[in-house]
Amino acid sequence: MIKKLVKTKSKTSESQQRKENFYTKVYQLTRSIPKGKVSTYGTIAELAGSRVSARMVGYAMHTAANSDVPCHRVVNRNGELTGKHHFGHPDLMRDLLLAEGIQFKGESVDMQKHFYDFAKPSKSKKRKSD
DNA sequence: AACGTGACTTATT
DNA sequence: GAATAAGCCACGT
Repeated sequence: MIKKLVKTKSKTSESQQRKENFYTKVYQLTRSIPKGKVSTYGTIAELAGSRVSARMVGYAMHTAANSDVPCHRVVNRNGELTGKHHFGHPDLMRDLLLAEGIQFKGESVDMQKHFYDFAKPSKSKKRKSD
C-alpha cells in the first residue's frame, strides 16, 4: 500500500474507468460464450455489474461491434434477435447463429438448448417457477 | 446542459 | 396474456 490516493486526475477518469471496465467485462463475457451457445443481456449485465442495466450491455455490444466480440451470440431474454438489425443485414445475425449450429424457433433462438450460463447454477437465480 | 433515443427487463393494468 | 409504465445509464444532438 504505497500510495492509494494518487488521484492526480479528476474524478471524471474514475467514472470513465468504471464504464470502460463495464464494457471490458461485457466483451470478455461475450467472447467467452462457446460456439453453439448464446447468452442474454440481463445475464451479462449482472455478471458485468449487478447494478448496470441490461440496456448498457446492448450499448456495449454496439460499441464493440467492431471488435472481436461475437455480438450475434447475445440475444435478449426471450431469445429474440433484437439486435439483428445492427449487423448490416437483418438476416445476417440469424445466419451467423445458424452457422454456429444454433437451432431456431421461428425468429428466436432455442434458448432451452443454447442458453449459455456463464457460472450460474443449473437452477434459475430469481426466476420463479418458470 | 437539457432532451430524446436505445441491441433490455420487470412489474402493473 | 397483451399493452403500458417505469427503472436503468450512456450517448448524440
